[in-house]
Amino acid sequence: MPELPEVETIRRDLEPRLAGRRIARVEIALDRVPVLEGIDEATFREGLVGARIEGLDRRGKFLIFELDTGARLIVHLRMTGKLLLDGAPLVGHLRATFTLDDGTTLRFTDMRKFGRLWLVDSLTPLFDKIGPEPLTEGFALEHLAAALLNRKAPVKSVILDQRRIAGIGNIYADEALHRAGIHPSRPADRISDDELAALHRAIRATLTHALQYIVRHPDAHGRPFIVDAYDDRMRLPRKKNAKCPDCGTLLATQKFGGRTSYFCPQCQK
DNA sequence: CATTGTCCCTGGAAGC
DNA sequence: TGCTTCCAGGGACAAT
Repeated sequence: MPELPEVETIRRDLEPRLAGRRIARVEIALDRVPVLEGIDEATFREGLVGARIEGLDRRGKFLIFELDTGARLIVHLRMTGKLLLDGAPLVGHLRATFTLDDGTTLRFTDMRKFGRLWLVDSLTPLFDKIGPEPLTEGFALEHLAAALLNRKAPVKSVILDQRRIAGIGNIYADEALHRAGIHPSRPADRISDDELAALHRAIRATLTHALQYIVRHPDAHGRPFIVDAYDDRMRLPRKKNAKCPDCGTLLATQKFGGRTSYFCPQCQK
């Protein structure tokens, strides 16, 4: 579920609650499906207990906990993973619980169990193949051009590819292509200079707009604990008989690599 | 290397 | 109503 804007929102919400705290206790729920990637439970726990969280970062859809030991706890929520603070209602299957030195609990839950946790000394193996961050100042038109260069695949598939651009998922890919007026099936190497500029603007505008309108559900203390997409602010309602907000044409759907695209056959060429 | 298909999981919605 | 099938906002991996 979560794409760049959701993960970034979670990062911003959690950082002030977690930074400066030490990890006192780590529990991994017993389950047939492993939640830890590339590390056994004992080593994971030993590496975390006693470590102080210095801050939270994000790379693409990965959330990064910076620790004073130099190691980093990495979280990927994949489709249904959630990070719940304290008394937030438990949603989905409990996968891991982190207790901090001030009593704060952070629970990682995940209905579909696709989400994973890492504890790493180096970010390189996880991140060296991930493309540029589309919301940084440095993400210029030329970076998008390079990502699309010589690619015959549908532009939708290319902007979803984390090795080309970081953080864009199925929803925001559709939203950005609609905003840019580009059909998702268009081969990436057949996009004009003007369209390229429009897509560059559209990607940044889409993600920025999402950051502004993401829904936070308050917990019992009025603090945010869950982040959802901003359904009512979407350009493309992802349901049957939905219409284009610009021209009223019935939206069309098409699958790319097993993922459904919604688009306007009138506005997107 | 680029591209496409399959699979991992679960539960809610839609179809019959 | 009850049972079945489909589908979901991610990504690793295998096959071509």
